[in-house]
Amino acid sequence: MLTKQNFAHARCFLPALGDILPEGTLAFLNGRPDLVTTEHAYGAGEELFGEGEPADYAYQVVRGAVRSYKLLSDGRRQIGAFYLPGDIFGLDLVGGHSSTAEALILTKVRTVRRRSLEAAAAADPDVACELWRMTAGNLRHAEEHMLRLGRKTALERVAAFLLEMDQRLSNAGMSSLPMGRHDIGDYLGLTLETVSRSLARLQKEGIVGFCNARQIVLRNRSRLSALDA
Amino acid sequence: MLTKQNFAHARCFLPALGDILPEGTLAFLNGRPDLVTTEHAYGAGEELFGEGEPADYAYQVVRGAVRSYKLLSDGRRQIGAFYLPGDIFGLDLVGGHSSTAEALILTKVRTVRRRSLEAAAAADPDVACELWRMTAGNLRHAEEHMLRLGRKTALERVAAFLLEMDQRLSNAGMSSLPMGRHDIGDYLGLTLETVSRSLARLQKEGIVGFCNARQIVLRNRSRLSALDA
DNA sequence: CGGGTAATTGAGACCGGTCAAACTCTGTGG
DNA sequence: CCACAGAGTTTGACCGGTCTCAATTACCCG
Repeated sequence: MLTKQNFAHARCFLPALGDILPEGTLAFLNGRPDLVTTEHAYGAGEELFGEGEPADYAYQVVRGAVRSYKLLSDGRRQIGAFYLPGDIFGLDLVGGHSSTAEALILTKVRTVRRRSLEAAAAADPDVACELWRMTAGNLRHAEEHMLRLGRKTALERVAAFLLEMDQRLSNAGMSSLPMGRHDIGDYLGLTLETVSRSLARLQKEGIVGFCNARQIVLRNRSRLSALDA
Repeated sequence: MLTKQNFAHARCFLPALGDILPEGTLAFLNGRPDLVTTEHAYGAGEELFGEGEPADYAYQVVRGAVRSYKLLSDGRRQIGAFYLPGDIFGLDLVGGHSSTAEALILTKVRTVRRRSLEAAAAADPDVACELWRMTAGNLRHAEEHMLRLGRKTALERVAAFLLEMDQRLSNAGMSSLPMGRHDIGDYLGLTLETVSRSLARLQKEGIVGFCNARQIVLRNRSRLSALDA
């Protein structure tokens, strides 16, 4: 999967980023020379781990992007989260991974053995607290997302998505969306057609503009926020 | 709010339970004499804490039940979780509570100061790990619920709800639902009418039976599981 | 220029929402 | 003991937002 094609595809979404992330986003793992981390690269669509597999590693995105999802038997898919550079995931404590994780584009991650994380946490309460904090942050995101999925209209969900990505992509130094309409739909609990129609409506009203399908410019963040219920 | 009426209402849903919980469900807090816990009672509908308030305490349900929810400005509500006897919640590490918590019926909870929990976690890695595990468990539940909200039909959501409650209520020694149709709807991202219609359909097909609105008997768990996608 | 994938757009169907009315249950008070 | 009140639940009719299916267009890379 790590083909030349994938690489070229990914490169255009990571312009001039190189391996340097914004200050501090890697601080948690950087500051601990006792934790052995290894880097690993995945091509677009490649699986990092599958639902149900034992959770032997924790992951941090260095560059690229990852989707985390659950499947129903008939193929319906719910993406629970997208992970961008700096994000840590895979900390499933009990009974293996609860979701599958796949690279959206060419993605580099750091991995740490769970056992060594647990050892570090046992030795240093600050590390334990930090790990807890990461999981609590993921839980907070999930609660916010449940509100979107359960109670917001299609337009409100798309508006919320654009605002979330605007924030997070700029933090990660990325300039365009790493995911397509199908992924956005599966994240928002919508079909890709509904996502496309919602975006078209936002464009018609002058709230957003398109360079191309993956480069969306927010022309009026306040009107977008107002739509987000 | 702790009126005679409320008490009578609640009592009939907690038959002969007294203050005794199934073995082990309170072990986490019981085993630590250094952690000072205080008990507190709330009447039906009473608020334990509100979204945005500082999270100074962690809570554990002793008896009764709690709903945790977020609101949109126009009143739309999404219940993220129900907490039953034994469940621990309110562990919002950063920036105050992310949801509001209210008692569904007459409810008794134990509270622990967050500061003393953190102190205990710093002193004992096992405590820290256990706290992390609780949050990870809540995250796992949230991920499962996102799948329901985003990708399941009304009937599938109701089936999943019944199976979840069947399991958890019997663990908690409770014999009937502590919440009404409106709460179920706001948990499942449906209207109360749709919940009622789905239940009626399950009854017509002989999968469930009613003693009354809050006492639902699962006559065929395997067919119910099959409906849960 | 051509091939394939992704995205857009359209028409129609359907699930769940909305609004409204009837019914049930429970506790209250005559 | 029964009538009453009020909240909660059920049921019905209709509406509308989102999905489905299908055709067209745009875009990226050969």
